[in-house]
Amino acid sequence: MVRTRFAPSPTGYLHVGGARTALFNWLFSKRERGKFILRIEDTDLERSTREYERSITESMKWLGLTWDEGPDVGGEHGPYRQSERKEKGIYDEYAEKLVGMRKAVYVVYDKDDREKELLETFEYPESYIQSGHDVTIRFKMPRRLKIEFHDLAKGDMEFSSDDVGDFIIMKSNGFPTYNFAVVVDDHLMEVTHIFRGDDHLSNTPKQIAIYRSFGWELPTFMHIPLILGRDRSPLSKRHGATAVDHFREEGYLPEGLLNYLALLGWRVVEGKEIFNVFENVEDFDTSLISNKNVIFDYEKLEWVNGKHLRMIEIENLCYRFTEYLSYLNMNDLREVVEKDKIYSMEVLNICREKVNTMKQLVDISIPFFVESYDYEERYIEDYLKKEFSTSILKRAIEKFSENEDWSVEGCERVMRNLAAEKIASKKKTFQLIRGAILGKLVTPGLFISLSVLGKGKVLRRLERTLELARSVR
RNA sequence: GCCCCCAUCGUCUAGCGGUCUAGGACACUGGCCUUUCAAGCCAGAGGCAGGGGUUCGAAUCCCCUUGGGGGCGCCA
Repeated sequence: MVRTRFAPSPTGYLHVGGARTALFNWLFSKRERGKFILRIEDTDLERSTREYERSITESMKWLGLTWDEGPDVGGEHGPYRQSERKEKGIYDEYAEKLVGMRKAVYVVYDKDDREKELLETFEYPESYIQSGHDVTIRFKMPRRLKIEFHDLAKGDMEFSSDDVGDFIIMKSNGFPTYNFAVVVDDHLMEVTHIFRGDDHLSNTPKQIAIYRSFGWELPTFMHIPLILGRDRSPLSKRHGATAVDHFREEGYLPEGLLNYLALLGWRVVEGKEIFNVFENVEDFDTSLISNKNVIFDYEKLEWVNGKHLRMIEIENLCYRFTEYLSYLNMNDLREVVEKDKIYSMEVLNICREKVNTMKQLVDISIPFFVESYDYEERYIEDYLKKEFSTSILKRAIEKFSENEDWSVEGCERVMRNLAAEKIASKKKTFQLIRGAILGKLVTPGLFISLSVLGKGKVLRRLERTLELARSVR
């Protein structure tokens, strides 16, 4: 059975690189009907926090990358936090085994100069520990050894053990180091496939050496390219936001982000760029992933997201919209949206044609939901303050009061009649009305907006705007 | 410094020795639609890092150079 894992260290938020790594592991386990494990690598006491761990798991759940085994859901191979595994003495046990096999040694350090090594010994340095000396365990890399392994992306790899050298596996504080803990855990958790960032490629020989020392079977490795910023340096805050949480806040859809992340460094099958990773699990193929570092393109991400925004079922979009509003704590607006679902769906449906993210969707749709919408400064200056504003608004109120046909065509007829009166140019007339009913100069189509708002709202808004026009002129 | 990975438009990618005057997508430019535009449609500009080989023939294979990235922690 295939078992993959994502093993973040809770020293920061889940960033897009991590999300992509998680996605590949997740996708592979799903396609192979295997299991996906979440393991928290919190062996760095200084930097790991529960808060970050919570944030990472929250982001993963939001993305929909759920796990079969992990710290919260448990599983047969727990615990799933390395700090807890350390408490159980798992790493001590295996490190001591290595010492027993003479493949690792205790290193005792000078009490006063903690950098200075006093001695190496295969015997447990009881007395030194009693007297307060720092002790670590160091893996002794065999000399002149070829370390070979196959990488799904890079092919056959060969390193010389002499280029790798010895390395510490147990710190003086009793915690394992990364290169040791991953091996022990991946083996104990029966992980079969490891998809991880390219940056771990050079670490792999160390890990292979440990696997070999224990006589453990090697998992399959695939080192995937890193995500870089515009200037080809590793993607960081400097290039813009990288946290998954940020994209959530900005109104990206999980399927949009995931689609883009999959697309990044991916061979597109038959030109199909827009797809839902959840619905195309079977298409996941490791040979589709290119092994070249890629640059994160915020603009393409937005484009991809826009496609999804316009693609999903309107009912689903409406639901997601309310979820987003509560995420932003815009609960008043959420209530309004939920009160009349039919109306809300109509509004969102015409608004989504114009935008790419949920955030933009909120901005453009707000005036449809609240009566106290604001007027754009430019609208007031260029239209309301002009001499034609009051007379056109007055005529519009008269015409719309008499209007019985509030279909899109009906509203168009009224507008065209109004423009035909030539109080101002067609464009000015239309824009004046647009701003009057929505406060903005960029909105969905005018006729359909009028139709969706309906008689009551339109008249109320025209009256309100007329009053404002009188006061500003 | 040592070890490793990578190299097609600005970006992501197709290409796996001839079908390449190198195809697609985002972005860009122009046009169309039009009541607005951040949506849609159409068109255009833009690339095989450089140098050696191999071959009848190279974007495709080999070598070197250059460039970019990674690792060499009691970080992960």
